[in-house]
Amino acid sequence: MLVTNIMFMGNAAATRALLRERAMALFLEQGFDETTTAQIAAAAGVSQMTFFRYFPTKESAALDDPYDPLIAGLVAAQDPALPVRERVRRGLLAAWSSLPEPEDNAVRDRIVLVAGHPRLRAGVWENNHRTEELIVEALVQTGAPDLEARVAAGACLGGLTAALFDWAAGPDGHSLGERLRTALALMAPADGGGGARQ
Amino acid sequence: MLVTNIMFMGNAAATRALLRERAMALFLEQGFDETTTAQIAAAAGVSQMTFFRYFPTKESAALDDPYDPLIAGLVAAQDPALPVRERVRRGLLAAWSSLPEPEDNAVRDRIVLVAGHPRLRAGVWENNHRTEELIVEALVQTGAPDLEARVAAGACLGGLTAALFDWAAGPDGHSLGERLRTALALMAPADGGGGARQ
DNA sequence: CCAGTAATGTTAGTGACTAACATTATGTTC
DNA sequence: GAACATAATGTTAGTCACTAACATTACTGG
Repeated sequence: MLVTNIMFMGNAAATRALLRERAMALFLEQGFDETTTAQIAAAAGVSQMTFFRYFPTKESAALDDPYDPLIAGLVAAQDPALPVRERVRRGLLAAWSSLPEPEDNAVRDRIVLVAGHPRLRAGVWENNHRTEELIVEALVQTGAPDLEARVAAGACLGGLTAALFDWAAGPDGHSLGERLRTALALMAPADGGGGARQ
Repeated sequence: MLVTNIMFMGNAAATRALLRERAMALFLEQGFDETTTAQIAAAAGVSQMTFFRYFPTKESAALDDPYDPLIAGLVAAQDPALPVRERVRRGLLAAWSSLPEPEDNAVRDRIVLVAGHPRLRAGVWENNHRTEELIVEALVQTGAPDLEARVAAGACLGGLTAALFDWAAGPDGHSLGERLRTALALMAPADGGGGARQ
């Protein structure tokens, strides 16, 4: 073995994690466009080909959102008597609440990076599209009309993503969790938009 | 001149239009990924370099949404006394209503193509992002809170885009205009989601 | 120790996109 | 109508993301 890894774990998961870590470090240090996949591979001590075995695209090394099934499940768990959009809203709220609030800088750095680059933003939106599909599926199974479910999911995810990117653009003292909860509150059905909620 | 164009217009706008037309034809005929920029250029009788002079990316030849200023203007024109989200909703409704209903197949073909390809969808979302910026700008200038404006814009555009892609996925006898109006109606503040509006 | 499989490497290629520079068309001015 | 500026296009060479086919090394169980 040419390179004995510092943290000795020869399995694939470790290589993947190492690649992601080095990729993020390089992205943050010198920018996404200025970082080549060859550099990332070299920084991880593997060949370029190995990078593409673990990540289908360069962007995917900066993106991961494995929350889709969780969200869909929590949307499905909402009271079917509620209006469709409200079910989506509460499902997203529950999904966020069920996760630990990540206060470390790594999460923030990643969101700032992603929010600031078109191709990375596109990745988030594509992810949202998958989430939307799952939410719609969950809602339609409980009898919701297809279009209504889709519009509700699209609107809630759109509002939430806007708040996420806004948070990345400039800190205003609020945590990410507070920001997203506020955004979801703004989308409550009774809330005509008066913005009374604070 | 080596090639005398069939439709004799030597200016740049004509070349651009011709490139876009040939690109769309090829995309629809053999798929977006299967079409190379060299093919498009050849089909238009120009060099590959000329293609990139008029379109920064291959995707951009399939996308054009010049409605941003119109939308922002119509959002700004709404009654400032209305809730923020309602102003966005009505602005979008007005923007759509002010356009002629395009019933020709070319529009539908283009939307179906775009809705069916991740990279093209990403282009639409990126476009939405620009639109969102303009809407937020318009709203903030009338005193709306930044986050509320952003969430309202993101939510309305998200719901509208979901309806657009849904329309492309399968026709249900309704026109695009009807579909989008229905989607916007579903996002009305008073509408809890009962879907009573038809 | 040997076989099978997991993980990685190498090489060669395609295709989007860029940069630098050369060339042709067009319209204007004298 | 010849000189000239400018708009439009072409050529060449290159970078980089990503793929396919195939070879090679490490690890694991019998």
